[in-house]
Amino acid sequence: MLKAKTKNEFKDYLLAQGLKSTSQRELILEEFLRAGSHLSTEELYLRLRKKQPRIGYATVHRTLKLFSECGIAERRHFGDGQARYEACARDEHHDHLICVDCGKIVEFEDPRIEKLQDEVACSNGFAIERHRLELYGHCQDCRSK
Amino acid sequence: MLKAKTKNEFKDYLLAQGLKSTSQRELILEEFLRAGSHLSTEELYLRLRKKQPRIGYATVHRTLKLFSECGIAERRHFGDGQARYEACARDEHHDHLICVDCGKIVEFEDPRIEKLQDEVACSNGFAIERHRLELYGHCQDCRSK
DNA sequence: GCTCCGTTGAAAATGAATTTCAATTTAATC
DNA sequence: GATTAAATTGAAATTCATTTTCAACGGAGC
Ligand SMILES: [Mn+2]
Ligand SMILES: [Mn+2]
Ligand SMILES: [Zn+2]
Ligand SMILES: [Zn+2]
Repeated sequence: MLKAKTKNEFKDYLLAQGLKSTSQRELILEEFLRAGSHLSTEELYLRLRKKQPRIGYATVHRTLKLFSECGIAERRHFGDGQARYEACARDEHHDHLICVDCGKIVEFEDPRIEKLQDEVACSNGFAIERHRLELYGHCQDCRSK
Repeated sequence: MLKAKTKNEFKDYLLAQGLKSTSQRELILEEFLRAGSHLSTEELYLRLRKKQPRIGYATVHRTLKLFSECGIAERRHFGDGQARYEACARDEHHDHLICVDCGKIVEFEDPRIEKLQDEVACSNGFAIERHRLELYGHCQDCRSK
């Protein structure tokens, strides 16, 4: 099971860093994996409070940061002023289509675009480390309304 | 002259909106056009203070917002936590290469990438309104150091 | 000059992200 | 199981860019 694997990954990371496994961290990872992707800290925090009203925002924030550091999550910004986190399958990459009406986020991957990006970077003397491609527009549903 | 044209454009916009032409607004536009692109509010503000120490940060901020509204400037975010503005030639578009070492920003345009973006969006039922493509890496200069 | 109303700049407010710190919990050691 | 050192927690404070407030000011038409 994928969740179990990720949970072990996290525990291993904590151990390796001399950090501790806590009930909060377990709970946050559990809920992070259960919830859909692209959640903000606030959104995850609110979901968690329903299960554990005493959880602190700072703890959620710090734990998401831990997830990023150990490769479980990736931090994104889609221009609405707050960071969003998504679970990331290792060694995979995708870009995003974002509906400016309803906020829907669709993921895509296009090797042709990636290749052209490398080409452009190369011809400008750059060695690419990462990139960011976001397409903003109106989704099918919103257009047919 | 391009600057003169932009200045007139701005005056026309102000007039059309029932806004006023002021010495501050003229000064800010002058300096914005003189300075290189991709400046943050803070950077422009500091430059302006050397010429007019009484200028207010809020005025610079509001005026940059006006520039955006009337199509003279475009607001960008390159992930360093502050917005940057660049003068935009009307109906032109470009994307960015950003050096993560020295902060250098190189502009590029690739119709092939743009075309593929449309294709991807289309096949996902999206009508694209705008997009954002940023390539982060190490520039030639920084690599040879 | 007079008046209306938009503008200005200092200061305050906002909001997401991050840090502080005393109390608490974990996990290693006895 | 008790002891202890060190990490963690959560509330509150802080940070930092951005945005707003508001009283004084200034531009434009009369
Ligand atoms: Mn995604
Ligand atoms: Mn540019
Ligand atoms: Zn939609
Ligand atoms: Zn460089």
